[in-house]
Amino acid sequence: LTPHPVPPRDPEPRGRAARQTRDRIARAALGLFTSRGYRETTTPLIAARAGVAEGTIYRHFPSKHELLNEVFRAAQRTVQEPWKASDPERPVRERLDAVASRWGTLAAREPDLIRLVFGDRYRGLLDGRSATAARDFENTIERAIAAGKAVGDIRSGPATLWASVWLRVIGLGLERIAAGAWGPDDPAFTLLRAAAWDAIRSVPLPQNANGTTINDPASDDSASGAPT
Amino acid sequence: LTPHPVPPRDPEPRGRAARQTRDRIARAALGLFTSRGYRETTTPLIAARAGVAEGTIYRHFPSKHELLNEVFRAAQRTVQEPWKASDPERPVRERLDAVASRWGTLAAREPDLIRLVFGDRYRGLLDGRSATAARDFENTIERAIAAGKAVGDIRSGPATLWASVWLRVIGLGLERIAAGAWGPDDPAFTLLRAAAWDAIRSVPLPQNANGTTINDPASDDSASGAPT
Amino acid sequence: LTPHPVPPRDPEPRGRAARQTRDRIARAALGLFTSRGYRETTTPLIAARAGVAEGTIYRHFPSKHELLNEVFRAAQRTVQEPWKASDPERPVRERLDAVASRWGTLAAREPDLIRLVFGDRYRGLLDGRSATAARDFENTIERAIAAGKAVGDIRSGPATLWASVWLRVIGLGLERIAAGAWGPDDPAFTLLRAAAWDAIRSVPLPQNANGTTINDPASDDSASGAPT
Amino acid sequence: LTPHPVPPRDPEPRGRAARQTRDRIARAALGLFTSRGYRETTTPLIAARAGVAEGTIYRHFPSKHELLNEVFRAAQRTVQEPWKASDPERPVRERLDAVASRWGTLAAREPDLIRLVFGDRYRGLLDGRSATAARDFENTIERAIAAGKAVGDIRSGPATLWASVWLRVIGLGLERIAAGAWGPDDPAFTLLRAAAWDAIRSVPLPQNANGTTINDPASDDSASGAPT
DNA sequence: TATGAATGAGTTTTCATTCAT
DNA sequence: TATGAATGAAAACTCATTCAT
Repeated sequence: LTPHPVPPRDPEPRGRAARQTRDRIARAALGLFTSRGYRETTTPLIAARAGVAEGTIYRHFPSKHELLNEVFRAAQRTVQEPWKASDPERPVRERLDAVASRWGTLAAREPDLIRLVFGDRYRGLLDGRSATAARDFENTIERAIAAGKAVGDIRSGPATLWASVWLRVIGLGLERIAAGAWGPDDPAFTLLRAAAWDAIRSVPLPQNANGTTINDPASDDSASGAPT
Repeated sequence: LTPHPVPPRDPEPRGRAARQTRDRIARAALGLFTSRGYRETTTPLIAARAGVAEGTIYRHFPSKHELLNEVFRAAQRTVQEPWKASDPERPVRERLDAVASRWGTLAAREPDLIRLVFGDRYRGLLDGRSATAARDFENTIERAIAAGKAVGDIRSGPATLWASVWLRVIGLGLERIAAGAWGPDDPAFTLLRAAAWDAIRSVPLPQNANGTTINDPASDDSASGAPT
Repeated sequence: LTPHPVPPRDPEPRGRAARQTRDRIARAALGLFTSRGYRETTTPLIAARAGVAEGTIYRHFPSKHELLNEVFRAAQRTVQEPWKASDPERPVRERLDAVASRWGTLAAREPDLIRLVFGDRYRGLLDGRSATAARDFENTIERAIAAGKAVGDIRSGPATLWASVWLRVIGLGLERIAAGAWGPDDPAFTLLRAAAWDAIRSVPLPQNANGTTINDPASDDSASGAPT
Repeated sequence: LTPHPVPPRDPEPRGRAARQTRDRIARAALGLFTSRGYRETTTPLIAARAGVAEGTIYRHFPSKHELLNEVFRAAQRTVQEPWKASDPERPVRERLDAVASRWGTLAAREPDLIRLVFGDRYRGLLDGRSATAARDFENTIERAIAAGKAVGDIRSGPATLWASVWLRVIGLGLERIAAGAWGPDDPAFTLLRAAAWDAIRSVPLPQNANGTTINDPASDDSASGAPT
């Protein structure tokens, strides 16, 4: 009946100029969402900051909600990279610490991106795809922690819980860096990473008379931040 | 600036019935804010849940925004009580753990209240007074932690940071309890409290040959959650 | 969980003043829909004509679309009245003519109402309830025509078709009256009613020499409108 | 008024390829207007269905509104052809019936075209030229009917009215054919044409005792549809 | 001649707040 | 003191039209 197959309703712009515009909108939205919040960020505001007309937003994103989600997923992908780049052969502690360190650098360079991914307040606004992406990533970390637990590096208790704890504590530092309160190499961040690890690592049990500990052979004390 | 105090435009209701109405509105708002979020909670919704007319809200609160803040400060006060009730003479660790435990009970009884105080998402909506109240409370805990640090119980590094870390980790557990995922006495919550403490406590340094540790005389291993 | 059962989201206004406002909006909408069409009638236009603020429309009707449908159903009910009031014992022809005559009067008094019900252009905009209401009414007339056919008053062929034909022809006259081109008792309307009947009545077959007709014993010639 | 003709701002494309493009756009628009309605048909939709870019529409038509009108007038011309081709010497009844029959065929082949011309809903959107074209055509038919009336074939009353009546009734059948509910040679359409004629033809008056009728010598009984 | 990205005025709808009763 | 109808500014989104390429 339709001689030409009906193309997707709103074929997204393809050219280079178009992609630039799209990017400008995405960046503007990212900045506003993380500073004001989703609801408080209006489309006129995004358009103004991106330097485009309000209608232009809708040539590139089907809705404000989808805009948030696309921005989120892009940020999420960036955040995952350091983890993917880390060596799965190394002990958990080292992997976690290496990743956290790289995130610190990222937080200094792209604070909004970090805020979006580590901020809890957007959780309720994510669509299925985004939520799955977020959860998948947390699962990846969780699995590494579970493996660490299997070799006695991680405290007893659910690995899921320790993944959340570690992420929360690290997130705290990332926020400070993102806020400009800390530099990416701030000693406080190093301390914090140690604290995050101590929160989840297998605890040194009461010493036996002979000065050895049980069940925590890998007790990596050198990790524990510089004393005083 | 105004020599004569500005006469209140619309004196708030005083009678007992009035106070009940006010309370109903506050409770309705609390429940809705924490389940749907501030912006998603409309005044018609609050009025409906409180069983009053929309206009009535404005006889008790000057604005929706102020309503949020009053509800927040009330919740904040409730959350502070366990801390005030705790014995300042006891070591930090015990105080913190006792308070966290009481919060757990509170989270089971008044989940919304806990969500409001420990949820990050409301931060951007608080007015000066509320923000100050929140900060004051965090400072109180911070001072206790600083004191603990002075006696060697707490890890080196800024006490402010450790206060935040501890609150964040505990907050994670409170959210689970508030969500009904854990009971107030759930063993996982006990584990979590231990982890929160381990994140901020003075770390057990490498043992000497004779099995003693340096700089952490109070190392109370009993805190370290149940081993597998 | 909810102490007070959540009432319907937007309890429609109840008081007398409220009903008047609602009526003003409905009348304004009716007039605009029938003169400009649905899409061309904007909510600011309706509000202006009704003398209310735009937001007020939405306290009385959930949406513009629902407004159209409520207005339609009300009009539809009014149009049905003459039919219900007509005597089912009388022959079809008389019933139809009586109803058409009453509609003529109605068209002079409430032209917009007639336009809405008899205008085809709204069909695509009606929701299920309205469409059903419209169809039910047409069915009622159709059944009467089918009965007329059973006694030989109506032309052979599907009764549905003749109902549509009759309504269309009568609708033509109603539109002229609604437009003010004819008065309700205009002789042209009488002619038209006769024509509408002749379109559907059982036709007088070719007379034999002896003045009888074939196959159409019930040929009621007296029905055939005023000559000349 | 303008001594020198206003130079066309943007001369319409002339080449053969251009004409093809123009045609594709017109056909796409016709199909969409009649299925979705004018307002519901967006220019992106038309462009997509025509397989051209949005901007291209404006190289061939000055505006969407003008596009509708040009499409309408073209359709109107096509609809007029059968009438022009009919023999003005034949009696009205035969001409009308022949034309209606040809329209039936057209409705089966080009349903959208028929819908556009016979559908009432576009009336309000036509510009002066289109309205005049439509009226001119109706006048043509009206004149033929007036002539028929002069020779006693048509019922007393304004010829204008009978032209409208006849067109409306025939239109009903054309819509059914266009909708695919009837084939172009459906017996129901034959019945309907007879009904349309009976609505406007000079009525057989009550017979005298001797079996003759008054004032309707040309009573064309053969028109009266097939009995049951 | 055709493209398609950009525009901005206009659309429907929401909702915190006011105020006469 | 409580009500609830009315308000109007602002929100998200649409789409006919323009114009540089």
